[in-house]
Amino acid sequence: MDAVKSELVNTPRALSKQARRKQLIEATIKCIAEKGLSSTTMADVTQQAGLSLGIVNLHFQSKEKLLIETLSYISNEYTRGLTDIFNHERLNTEQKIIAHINFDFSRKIIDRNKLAVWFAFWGETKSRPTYLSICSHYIAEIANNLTQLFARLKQQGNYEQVDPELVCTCYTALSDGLWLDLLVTPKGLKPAQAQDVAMHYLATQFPNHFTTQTRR
Amino acid sequence: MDAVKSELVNTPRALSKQARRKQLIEATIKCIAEKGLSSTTMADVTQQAGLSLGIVNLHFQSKEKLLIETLSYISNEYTRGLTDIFNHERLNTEQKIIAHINFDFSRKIIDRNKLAVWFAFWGETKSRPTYLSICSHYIAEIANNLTQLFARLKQQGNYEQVDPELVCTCYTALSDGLWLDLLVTPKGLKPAQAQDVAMHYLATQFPNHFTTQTRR
DNA sequence: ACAAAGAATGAATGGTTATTCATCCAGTTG
DNA sequence: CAACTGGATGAATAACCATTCATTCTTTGT
Repeated sequence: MDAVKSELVNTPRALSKQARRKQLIEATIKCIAEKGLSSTTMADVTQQAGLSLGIVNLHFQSKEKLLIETLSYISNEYTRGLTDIFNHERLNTEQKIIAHINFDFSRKIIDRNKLAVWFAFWGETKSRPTYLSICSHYIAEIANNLTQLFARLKQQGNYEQVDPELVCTCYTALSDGLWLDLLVTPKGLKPAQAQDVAMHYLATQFPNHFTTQTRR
Repeated sequence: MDAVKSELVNTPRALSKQARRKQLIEATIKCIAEKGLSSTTMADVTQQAGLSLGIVNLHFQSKEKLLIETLSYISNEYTRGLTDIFNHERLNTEQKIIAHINFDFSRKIIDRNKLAVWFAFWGETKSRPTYLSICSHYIAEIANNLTQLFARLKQQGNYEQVDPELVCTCYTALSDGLWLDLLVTPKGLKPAQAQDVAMHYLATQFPNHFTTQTRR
C-alpha cells in the first residue's frame, strides 16, 4: 500500500464521505422525478444508489434532512451559476443578460429530473416553510442582481419608459412559467422555443439590444 | 351519554351524494394547502370535513380517486370560467381578453388554498401521468381560444408584427409564473400587482388597446 | 502484520396509515 | 308499526416505511 502520509482532507475516506452524500442526493433527484416526492421511500433512494437501506440515516440522520440537502443542492447549483455570471469581469451588461438567459435555459438547468424536483418542493412550500426558507435568500439576491442589470441597460440604451423592477418580476415569472411548461408538456414546448419566448419578451423592452428570432 | 350524539343533527344525513362528495373535495383542498399533498391523510380529510374515517372510501373508493376528483374539481372550475368568457355573446374581442385576465387573477382563482393544490399536483405530474391527462385537454382548448382572441385583435388593430401563438404561449407561461409567485411569496407580490404585470406584457403587444397602470 | 477506527449492511422494530366491514341508525315503504 | 334501504361509523386489519443497531467489512496508523 501507499506509505506516504496524506492530509486528512484528501484521504479516500474523507472524499468518499463527500462523494457518498452526492451520490445519495443524485439518487434522490432521480427518484423524485420518477416516483414523485410523496412516494419516494428510503428503500427507493438507496436502491437507486446501489447501497444498503441504512446508509441515508448514516450520512444524513433522517429522510427530511436528505430532502432538504437535495433541494439545497439544486438551489446552490442554480445560484452559483447566476452569481458567477453577474460577477464576471469580462462581460458587459448586455452580455451578462444574454448569459443569464442562456443559463436559465441550458441543459444543465432545464434537465427534467431537476425541474421535477423544483416543482415537487414548490408544491409543498405552503405547508413546509423550511423549503421556502432555503430558497428565499437566493431568490432575493438574484432578483437584485437582475434588476440592476436591467437598470444599467436602461441607462446605456436610453430606454426612458422601462421599469427595471417590473421587467425583473415579469422576466422571472415568465421563466418560471416556461420551466413548468418544459416539465409538464415536454412534447409541446422545446427548450430552444422556451428561450425564444423569453427573448421575445426582452426584445419588447430593449428592442435595440435584443431581437426575436423565429426558430420553429 | 347518548344525548350528546343528538348534536350530530347538525350534520344532515340526508345530504345528497353530490353534496357529500363536494364537501369531501373541499376538505381535501384545505388539507393539501395546510399539510401538503404528501402528508395529507384520510384521517385529516375526514376530520376536516367533520365526518367519520370510512367515508372517503364509501364515496370515492380510494384515496387516489379522491385526489383525482379534487384536481378535476379545480380544473373544471377554471376551464368553465374561461370558456364562459370565450363564448359570451355580448363581449367583443378586447373585452374578452380583459375578462380573461381579470378571471386569471380573481379571488376565486388565486385563492392560496387552490394555488397550493395546483402546484402540489404539478409537482407530481412527471411521475403520475394521470394528473397530467386530467389537465392536458383543457390546456389545449384554452390555448386555442386565447390564440384566436389574439389573432382577432391583431387584425382589428393592425398589429402587423404580432405572432398570436407566441403571445399566447408567453402570456400563459407568465401567468403560471405569477401564480407561483403568489403562492410562495404572498408578501412579496400582491394579486393586483400580479395582474398589472400581466397587463404590462399585453400592453407591449397591443399598445393601442392596453396600457400599463402603475399601482404600487 | 495487526489493532483500532470508520464505513456499510440489513434484519428487526415501532409507528403510521389506507382500507375493510360488522354495526348502527335515519328515513321510507307497505 | 315493522321491515327494509342505504348512508355513516370507527375499531380492527394489514401493508408500508423510517429508523435503529448489532454485526460485518474496509481503511488507517504503527
